[in-house]
Amino acid sequence: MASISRPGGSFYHEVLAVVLQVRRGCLHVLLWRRARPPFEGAWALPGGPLGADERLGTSLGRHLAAKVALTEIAQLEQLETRSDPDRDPRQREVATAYLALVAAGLDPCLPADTAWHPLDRLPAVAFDHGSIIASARDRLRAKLSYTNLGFALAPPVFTVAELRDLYAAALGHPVSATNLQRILVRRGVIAPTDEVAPPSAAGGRPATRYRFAERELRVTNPLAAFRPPSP
Amino acid sequence: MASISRPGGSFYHEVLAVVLQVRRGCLHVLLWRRARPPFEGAWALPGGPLGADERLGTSLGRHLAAKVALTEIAQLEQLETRSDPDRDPRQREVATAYLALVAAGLDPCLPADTAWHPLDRLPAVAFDHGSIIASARDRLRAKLSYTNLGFALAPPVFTVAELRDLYAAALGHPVSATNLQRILVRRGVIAPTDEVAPPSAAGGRPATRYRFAERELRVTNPLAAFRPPSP
DNA sequence: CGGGTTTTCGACTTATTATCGAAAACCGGG
DNA sequence: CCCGGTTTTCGATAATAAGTCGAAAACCCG
Repeated sequence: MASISRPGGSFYHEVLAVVLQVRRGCLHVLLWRRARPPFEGAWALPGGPLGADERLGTSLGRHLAAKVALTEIAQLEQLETRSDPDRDPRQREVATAYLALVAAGLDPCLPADTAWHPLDRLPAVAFDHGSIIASARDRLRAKLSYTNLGFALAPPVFTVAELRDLYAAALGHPVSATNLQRILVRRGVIAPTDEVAPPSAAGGRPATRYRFAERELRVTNPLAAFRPPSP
Repeated sequence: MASISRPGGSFYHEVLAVVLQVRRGCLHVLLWRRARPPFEGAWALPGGPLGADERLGTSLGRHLAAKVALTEIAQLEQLETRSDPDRDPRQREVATAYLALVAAGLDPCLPADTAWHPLDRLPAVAFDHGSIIASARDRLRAKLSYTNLGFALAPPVFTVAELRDLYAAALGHPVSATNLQRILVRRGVIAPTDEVAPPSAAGGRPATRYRFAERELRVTNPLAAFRPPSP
């Protein structure tokens, strides 16, 4: 490391990823099982130490690559940095957490110690990772409603019914398909394609397939509150 | 520092504060002038090194106390952590930035090297502090419209006209007093007191004084988009 | 072809935001 | 004390957004 030329300590710095995906109608997080103390047997967020010349985002990508193919990550954004001196019983450690999203339908192959866990029935979780997961979930829920973040949870094309299930799983409450379609279309977030999905075996009208208009994060709500007296 | 028991470097970690206040109708940021290289003569955000057993928030409070009385800070929240290896030309350094807000009307006494600068006419700024300031401004603007964050910018009591000017300065565009009053009252963000403000010398109807209902951050927008089919 | 199923869409209601202008309440001066 | 000038407040209405409902569309199978 670089030498220290002024007062102040130096800190072991770790990056962590909260990788979320909707699987079988439930929001899941990617965790790996610790094989040694502390928290032996408990599950932890993937991540690892920040490298000497890395930036946080790059470092996260490097560590994450050991768990899932990076091409499967549709969205990555910094969440928050935790600094409680006691968060790791072994030593002082600062950790920066990221939120990462994987589109539904993908099923990356995982190392043996790694698995998806539903957010509403988490196993014993190591360190302060439980509260970090909660932060990530809250951030996802908030952004789903006022941005086009859904693009990162959905496959390239989908029906409104499929999208409704995705949103319901992520938001944690039932969602109206009619409203979802109307609101997202009006906001320009999703647009119909010219293809339709074949009905289920039981029949039913074939559903139009939609796609997200953009795959870059964008704020879509009015949010222009208290607008100027206009021109 | 604690010894390192696994691979990975150790990083000098700094906390920074973007202290914002509306002064004379413009959003200002608190900066201090660097007396030595690098960036000698340029202006920088207040802050300093993270202490060995401190958490980030505590550390920020300590460093900030050297610039302004902490009691003047109405709101403090973590913004983001910067990790570009080249952000400080001297050495590798990770920095976590916070957003801090000071209510209008306060005029903390400042050290000689420290001053308020309007955001729209910043002097030369050191390191990557310019882009951190921009992030802080964006965060403030977004939260002003869907939370009650305004409480941190406003004095304990105020008239609607005063509040309009505060919001206009922070948002960077004109604001309708009528809408502001109606929306914030309906959302339960502000409430009238029983006192009125004396009119100006030119006369005019005396304005009723309002106050923020809560002084804790709270999300106030509908944001419950795509609500469930209800019970 | 007819009953069963799922999606789509129009029509309506409710909620929220924006616009406008008149009324309220005060000042100073004649 | 009345009057024009000023600023704030508030009601009426328009515009936009969101939520509800149910019928029509489009498909399955036997």
